[in-house]
Amino acid sequence: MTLSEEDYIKVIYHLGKNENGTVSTNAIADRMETKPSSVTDMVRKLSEKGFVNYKKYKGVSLTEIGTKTALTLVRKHRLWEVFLVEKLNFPWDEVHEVAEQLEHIKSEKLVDKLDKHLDYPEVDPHGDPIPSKNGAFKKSIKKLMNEIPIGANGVCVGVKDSSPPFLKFLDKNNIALGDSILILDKEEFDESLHIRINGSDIHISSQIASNLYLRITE
Amino acid sequence: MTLSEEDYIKVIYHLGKNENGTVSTNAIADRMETKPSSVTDMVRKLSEKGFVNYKKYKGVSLTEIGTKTALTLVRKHRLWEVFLVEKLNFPWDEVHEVAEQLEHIKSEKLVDKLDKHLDYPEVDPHGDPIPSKNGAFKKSIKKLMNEIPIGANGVCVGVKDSSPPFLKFLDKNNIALGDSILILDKEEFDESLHIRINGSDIHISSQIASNLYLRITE
DNA sequence: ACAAATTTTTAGTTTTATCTAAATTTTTAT
DNA sequence: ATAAAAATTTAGATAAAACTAAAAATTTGT
Repeated sequence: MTLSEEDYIKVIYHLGKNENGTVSTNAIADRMETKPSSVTDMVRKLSEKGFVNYKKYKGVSLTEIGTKTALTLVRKHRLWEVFLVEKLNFPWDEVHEVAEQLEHIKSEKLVDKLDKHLDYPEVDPHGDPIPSKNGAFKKSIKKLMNEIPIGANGVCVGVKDSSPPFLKFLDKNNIALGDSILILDKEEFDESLHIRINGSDIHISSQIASNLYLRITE
Repeated sequence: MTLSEEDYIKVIYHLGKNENGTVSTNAIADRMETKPSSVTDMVRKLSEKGFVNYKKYKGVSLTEIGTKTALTLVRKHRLWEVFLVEKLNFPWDEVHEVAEQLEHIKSEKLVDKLDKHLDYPEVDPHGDPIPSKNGAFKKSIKKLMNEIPIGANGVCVGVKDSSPPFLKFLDKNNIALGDSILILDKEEFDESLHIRINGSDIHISSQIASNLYLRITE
């Protein structure tokens, strides 16, 4: 199997965003199911082309242009996922593989028109944010939550990235993101969560609750 | 540039459908902007894999499975072109290059769902027919025209494949395929065509007329 | 701080695609 | 029918990607 520069850039992006942005040769090799020596070769090439910063034995990180390239790929991937689910009625859990191919189609105009066709979505079907054309993400959920004014006993609930089970749960209960959610019984949080959404009470299992961000006034 | 098996199969299909189906090494090389010796190598490979019949010095033709593969590619290409024009509002003359990439996406389910989403179109934006899933074309325009009953002085007009200028002309004059067209002055056919469409008279230049199929009662 | 373990790079090999140039086969023209 | 021209294949060269095994650098544990 022959891996493309874009495949490498994407992996470096995804591995790098957890830490300080520097990724090891072996980590890349493991993720891509290739050999470290092959990674060294490719990383040299990417460095010569200006996509990564590379110092021997010291790992790789994306340059500004490398990051831009990665974000464009993420944007394309997630827009295509929205298309597959919303327009073609694919199930959520089947879109990744196809989007993995579609993201490599080269046409800026196509992406712009797709974005418009989908009415400029901000998240993909898994709840992950879609970077804007210039590579900016919407503020993260955590940041947004911190900006919402909540009262003395207030609670703010957000949904973590990549939580299909919880999104399915919301869907089933006719709850859309942005609805006001009030936690009634904070005490029982370990087992289940008793909350009031849109005026009706619902119990949430702790497993699903683990997919939530909570911000509670001190 | 590294050419794929699919690229070769497509070219053999398109070159072969004019003649008896057998295509020469040089014709392929010319079309693909590669060298005849490279074609020989690839054709051997395709032959081993069962996509083509190949006898040294005697040219290549597609096997049944090769033809099926080619038709699937044509189907995908044309469906994507419909999508680009009808859903994303691309201009007709810009879709080919993008469809050339999209046709290589591998997912049978995607093609089925795209077909449904587009409401099972029978022609692409250039008027070329879209093969069905099992590889069958609708009857050709010529065949259809021969089945239409026309009177003593009747004329039947069809649009040839790949004639964007004429389609643009039709569009501009609010003429849809299937409208009845009556040729008034057959005599002047060499320079321009004087026809009556939907009750109003129109002159067609001979250049545009060259994109028409005509069937005139003897 | 240092030896052992781990990680990463280097050197050289293999595989694959494509090319050039020469050899072979087929076609064309008289 | 045969010589010349054209088309096609073969043989060998080049380039790129990925591998194996050995060498070098870094990190870890005491």
